[in-house]
Amino acid sequence: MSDSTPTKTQQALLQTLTPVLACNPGASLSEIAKQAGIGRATLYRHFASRDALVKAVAMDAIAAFDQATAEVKVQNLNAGDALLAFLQKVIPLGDRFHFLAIEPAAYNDPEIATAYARQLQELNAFITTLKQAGFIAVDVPKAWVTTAIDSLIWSAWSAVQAGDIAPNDAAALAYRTLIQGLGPLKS
Amino acid sequence: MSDSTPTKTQQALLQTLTPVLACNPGASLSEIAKQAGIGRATLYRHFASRDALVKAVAMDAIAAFDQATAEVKVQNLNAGDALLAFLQKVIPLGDRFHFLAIEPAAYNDPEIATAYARQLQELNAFITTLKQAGFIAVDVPKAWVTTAIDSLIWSAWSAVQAGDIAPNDAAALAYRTLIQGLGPLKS
DNA sequence: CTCAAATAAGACAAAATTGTCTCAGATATC
DNA sequence: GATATCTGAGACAATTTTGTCTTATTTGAG
Repeated sequence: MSDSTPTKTQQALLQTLTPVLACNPGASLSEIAKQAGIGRATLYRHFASRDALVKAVAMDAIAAFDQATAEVKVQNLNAGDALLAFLQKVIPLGDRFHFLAIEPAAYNDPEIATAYARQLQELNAFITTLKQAGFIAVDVPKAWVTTAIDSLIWSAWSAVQAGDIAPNDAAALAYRTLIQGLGPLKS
Repeated sequence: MSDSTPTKTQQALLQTLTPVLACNPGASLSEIAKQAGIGRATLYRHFASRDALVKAVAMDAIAAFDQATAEVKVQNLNAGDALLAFLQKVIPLGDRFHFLAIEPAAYNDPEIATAYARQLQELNAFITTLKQAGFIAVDVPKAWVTTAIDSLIWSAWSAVQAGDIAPNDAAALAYRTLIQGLGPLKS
């Protein structure tokens, strides 16, 4: 078990801290603590440094993504249903993945970069399954499918957060955009 | 004419500085200057402060977007062709709009917020046109179309930048995802 | 109610960054 | 070649942020 496994208190803190950091990654620790409603000293009690906090938030995002993926896998759904179920689970985590993408301290960390690359590889394998099952056209570059999924997750999260679309509609809209948009061409 | 109209030298500097800032918005001015290949003193000679630089980059992004929009409009294309032409022009600017979205110093500035809201309104009007012309289904919330366009522009830019897709394919893939994905449902 | 554990405000030092200024060198113009 | 203008390195001061520590207060468990 890695020493980076968060304690129960760290876990609880991450719940509050993640949205604050995701919303304004450049904020000072004073500002972050204030918006999270805790003391700066408490931050230092549980996280050795700002970098340690950023890494914990990033690793937590990765764990949440893995959890969501595992929960979909055990359902043994067909590829299309699996995509919809996957979107339903990861869209509420949309801000965390965006944070992973834009925070240099996160994507430059070797442990996080390795985990992120693994997740990307798993997503690529899943896209292969979607193509083989005919949900995604074979002529669409896999790189495009990957980046479209990532960005539509962020879109959906943002729109829900802004109150522009209902939480229940988010996954369906993203699913429709992807499957209908990148499915086999129809004449 | 606003006093924020950039000088010729500022314009040239923005060309170099924009990608650097967009790539790492939290970098120090020392780091930014170094990566842009200029001196920190030169930055201060042309921009009064870090905030002034950030605002100049943001206003430049807005001007570039307005320019792209104007160039599409004069072509008097039908709604579908206009969307494709628009994507072709704005995808190369993808990092700038992303910067606008994630940089608090940018979106908290009233002048930039006003300009951005105007652009969003224009995009909304364009989406209405797309719906009326049957390119986008009327049942799709306008908010979803807007956010999908924004995020797919960023996706396309990222994928081109990473060398994952060819620059020529980017707009077509984004167009296909949007129009086929959000067009009227087919049975 | 008592006591142990946790928290947070604030003080402090160190480090990092911003902003100002000078001046030698580079560049552009005539 | 001379001169004006621009640039960038570096020094310096001010400000901000990080990280450490102490202590009073709060919270939670028994």
